[in-house]
Amino acid sequence: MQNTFSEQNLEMHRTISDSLFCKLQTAIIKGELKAGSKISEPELARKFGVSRAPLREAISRLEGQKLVERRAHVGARVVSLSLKELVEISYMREALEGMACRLAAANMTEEEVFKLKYLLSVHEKNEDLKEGHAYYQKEGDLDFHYCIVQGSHNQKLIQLLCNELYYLMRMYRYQFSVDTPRPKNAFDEHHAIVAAIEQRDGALSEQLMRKHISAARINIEQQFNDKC
Amino acid sequence: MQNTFSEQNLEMHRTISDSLFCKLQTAIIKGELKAGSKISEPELARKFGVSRAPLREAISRLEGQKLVERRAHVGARVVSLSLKELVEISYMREALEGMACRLAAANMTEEEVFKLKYLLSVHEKNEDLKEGHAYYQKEGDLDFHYCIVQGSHNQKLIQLLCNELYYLMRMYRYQFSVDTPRPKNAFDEHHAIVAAIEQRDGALSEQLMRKHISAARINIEQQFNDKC
DNA sequence: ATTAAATATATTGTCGACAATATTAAATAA
DNA sequence: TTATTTAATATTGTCGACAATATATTTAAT
Repeated sequence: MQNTFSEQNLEMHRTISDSLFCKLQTAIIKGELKAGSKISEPELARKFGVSRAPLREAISRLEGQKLVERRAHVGARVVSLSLKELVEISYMREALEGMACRLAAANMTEEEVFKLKYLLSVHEKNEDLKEGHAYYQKEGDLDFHYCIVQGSHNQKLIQLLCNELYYLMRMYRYQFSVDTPRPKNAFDEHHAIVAAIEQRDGALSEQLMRKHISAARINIEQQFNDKC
Repeated sequence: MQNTFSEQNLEMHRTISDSLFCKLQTAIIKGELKAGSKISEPELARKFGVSRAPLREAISRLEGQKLVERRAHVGARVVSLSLKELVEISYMREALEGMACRLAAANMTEEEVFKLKYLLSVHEKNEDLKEGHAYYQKEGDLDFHYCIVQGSHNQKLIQLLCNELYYLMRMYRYQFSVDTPRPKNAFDEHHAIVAAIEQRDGALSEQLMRKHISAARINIEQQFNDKC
């Protein structure tokens, strides 16, 4: 156990370049490095007390992940999502998470289904107690979706949804300080989805999940129309 | 026109790091750098006549794109897909390309639909002439799918499908020298899909595309079962 | 002769310095 | 004063050298 822990820690931040990559990625996702802001190499190198070589490698890696954009001889900037791009991503998410839900209905273990139901009940209690506390709602919603995606047992799907798309949507929310208005009947929808998974009805669970996500997108698109 | 061309060229290969990134990416996708093979920094630096700094940045960028894997103090290797991963990606593709097809039915211009139909007819002629010429078939199939994905007008979807998933599947085919056996009635399926798009029936076109792709996956999964 | 330890070699990771380019500030002209 | 050109400054891109780590080879021990 100890061994595993220390190994993980070592493998997590072995080289300076690796460590910088993790720190910068987290900073971007959390919004500490704001969308569209310049990434100054001398400044960051000084701040972290390292030379520019590993820093530039970390930035290159972020560039490969499309979290930063670089212009030759000008510098790197944190990516900045437009509303249009958020809508585009939402379509991708609808397709992918619908599929994840279908696979979850087929592949989730009984324990995983149980855990999902438990999660839902906890969130419902929180809802009763702290009504209107948007933070818990949002986190709860995220937990729910995470749990289902994990249940697909499809590593590639999990990777893309949980480590790329969710990050991007989170960045966007921070960028525009817009908390997505949650559909009032989100809990009902969640219950219906879980019921379909429990019955191992893949087609239905996919359909319900897609409707759930496209409903959220329609909210976004309305904002889009309002602002343009 | 000339201006656009030169600008593109300049922006395409401005810095050494950028140029190396493009060259290595192409080499990996084409299989010139074989899946799983080691990427030796001294060797490549000598081969391209550059220092290791920009080379390492290019490799870091490829790492961010998940085309190479790095182990600290050991080195970088070209990723190597397992059959299982190929199947996982196929599920993603089914979901994404199904969605792309639905969007294409909604968003394709008349010209784009015309072009798609033309493409199909050309491929049919080639089929008649050069029967059994697997290369043309495969390329033709790819053209068809590209064309529809483009028709979705969803840039994020286009990026992911055309610049990431297709590359991975191509790498896999090369890695195992397996040309995916094409379903005999692929042309019929293609025709049905185009017909649905032409009638702007998004739901049907999505359904047909998904069936088309899942049929291919079943072939793969059979190979998987045979080999294990 | 085979395994283990110690050494030697090669590769990776990081640094500081310099060259090339872009940005900013100053100087000149209108 | 404003616009344009020129000089100064700062940032990015690349290099060669060195330190840290891993791999290969040799030596020693059983």
